[in-house]
Amino acid sequence: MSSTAPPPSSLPHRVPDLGAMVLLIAVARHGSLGRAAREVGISQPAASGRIRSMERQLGVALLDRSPRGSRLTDAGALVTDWARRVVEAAEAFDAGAQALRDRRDSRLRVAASMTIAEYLLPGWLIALRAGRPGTAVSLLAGNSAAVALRLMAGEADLGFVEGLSIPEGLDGTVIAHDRLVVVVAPAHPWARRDRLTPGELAATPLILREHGSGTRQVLDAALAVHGGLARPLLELSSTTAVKGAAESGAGPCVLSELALGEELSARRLVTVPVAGVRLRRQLRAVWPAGHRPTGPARDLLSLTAREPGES
Amino acid sequence: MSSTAPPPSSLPHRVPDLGAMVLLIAVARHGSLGRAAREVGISQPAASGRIRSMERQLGVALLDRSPRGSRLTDAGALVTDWARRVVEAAEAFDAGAQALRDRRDSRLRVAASMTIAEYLLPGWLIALRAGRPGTAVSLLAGNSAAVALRLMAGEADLGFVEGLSIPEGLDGTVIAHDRLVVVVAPAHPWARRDRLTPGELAATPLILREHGSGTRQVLDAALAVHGGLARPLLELSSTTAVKGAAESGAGPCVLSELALGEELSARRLVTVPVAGVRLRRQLRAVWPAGHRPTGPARDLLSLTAREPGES
DNA sequence: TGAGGTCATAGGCTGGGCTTATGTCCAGCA
DNA sequence: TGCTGGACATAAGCCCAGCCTATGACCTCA
Repeated sequence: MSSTAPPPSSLPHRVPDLGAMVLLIAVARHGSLGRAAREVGISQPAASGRIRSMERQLGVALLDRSPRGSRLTDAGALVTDWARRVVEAAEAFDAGAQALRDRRDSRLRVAASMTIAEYLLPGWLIALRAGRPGTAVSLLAGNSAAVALRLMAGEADLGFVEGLSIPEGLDGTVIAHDRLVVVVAPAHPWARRDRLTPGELAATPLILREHGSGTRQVLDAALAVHGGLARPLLELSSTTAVKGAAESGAGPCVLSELALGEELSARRLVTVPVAGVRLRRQLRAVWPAGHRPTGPARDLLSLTAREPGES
Repeated sequence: MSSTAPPPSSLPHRVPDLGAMVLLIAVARHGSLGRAAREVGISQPAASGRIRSMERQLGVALLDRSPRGSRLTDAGALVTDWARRVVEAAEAFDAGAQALRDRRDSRLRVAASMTIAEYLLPGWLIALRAGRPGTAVSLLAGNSAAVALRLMAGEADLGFVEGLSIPEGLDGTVIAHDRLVVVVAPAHPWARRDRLTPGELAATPLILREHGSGTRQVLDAALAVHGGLARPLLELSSTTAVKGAAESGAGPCVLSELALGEELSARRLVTVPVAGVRLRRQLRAVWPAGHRPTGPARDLLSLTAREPGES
């Protein structure tokens, strides 16, 4: 989604579907088309054909077939690993969607801020599912006030918020930190800067999320000390839109570190350090004061709890 | 792929296909089903039906339809962002696969080590495509020696290797560092350790990639000073298999930081610092001595080149 | 040489997803 | 008030991708 290009031969036509990727991964694991077919619940000829058509589509041989089984070619190994990344993203999607579906009456009802629901929660749910398979989780996403409300009303068992303080009436614990970072396209002059002064940041129009987002609040608070609020160059409604605008060189933007994995390692965006501004915010698990989480809520909490040796 | 579970109702059945995700993202961008349909090249009723069936599948309303257009619901916004992650992974897949396909005769022929080809290159190619749309890239993955060979033989224009030194006959520049980290499942005793001594690491059987992998070499070299080579508990052939084994509690493993994004933030795995061991390795771009890259090779190189303000 | 594993090929069926044509609703404008 | 245009929904029909079963070819090992 880095461009608004009208896709002549669009992505889905150039990429095998999820089923094919899952199948390929299964073949890699089992070393056999037939066994992989059984695992994913299709017949051996179907698997054979499916892999074959994937090879045609990609123009690369993926498997060395032999009468004793099938092994990945070098290219196949690479493709399989890329496929795994796609499948992992799909699993996160599934975990999140599943939590979203079970609107009420689930055993564990979680209320979380947007950023946490978006970036962290699906991973936690996958982990939770691995450890406690049966647990049904429902998810409600909203801002800190909404999360607090749900908890106080007994409509959620565990909450996650980002921000500077714990909402009234709740107890909580810090589970992680999130850093806001200033990023620009590699071609932007700031990409060469050793560091920025807070004054410069406050004086420069930035690409931002719309007013009211958590990111925006933290940024405003941090800059208040140094010459006023952040000045918007563009106000966009989704994180991805912000990234896209920054990538295409529209200007600098400020985003949560959590949102920037791929873009940074591909150097589609680069970070610009800012001297002496506190752009860290705490991510907290919260619950009604006095009611320490128990049962599945405790399980989830312990999954997320920060421990000494941190990355 | 974190488990070997036999999928009763498998992932692809629970997750919409790529086309649907792309469509949803387009709807989010345009605020209109019809316009989104046009963008992805299908008819308006097809788009309508497709989104509807996605809502049925997920059990969540994604769109607020009105006679003046469609806006995402809150749940829809979340789902769209998760979908974007899947689509981004698919784009990386596509970029990699495309490079793999154009075996010979491409304008820019890249030879890269496995780790770089797997984790970094697709992102670079997406960025390159954004900046220099027409560039056809071909990719050849292999170990350092193979990369050197290709470059010397004139069969590749630019190479990427990981390791301690530049192969004979090549010039190069460091473009990034890769840290190897020791990770364990959160339940593992080491997860509580403040830090490990190198001796402990050398004395403990680890889950490792098979002999000959770059990761393995660096680890062996680092541990050689402290009581010998790494001792394998399991030797597995893919990074993901190693992660899976570690997650399920089989033991500690050592992996490149690049391979561990999701697992760490979800705390499915946690890192264990090791005192006084040099587990950094350099990632380098290389080319035949004296032949500085030009043209598209230079473009790609400048995309990857490290600059002062690093994250 | 036969048994048991592998993968490939062939033929026939089914259904999901597409298109076109049409209906309904709403807003804005005369 | 009634017309127009844009939005989405519904209906009917078509088509092809992908599946299954059945079978064949090949290799290995006893």
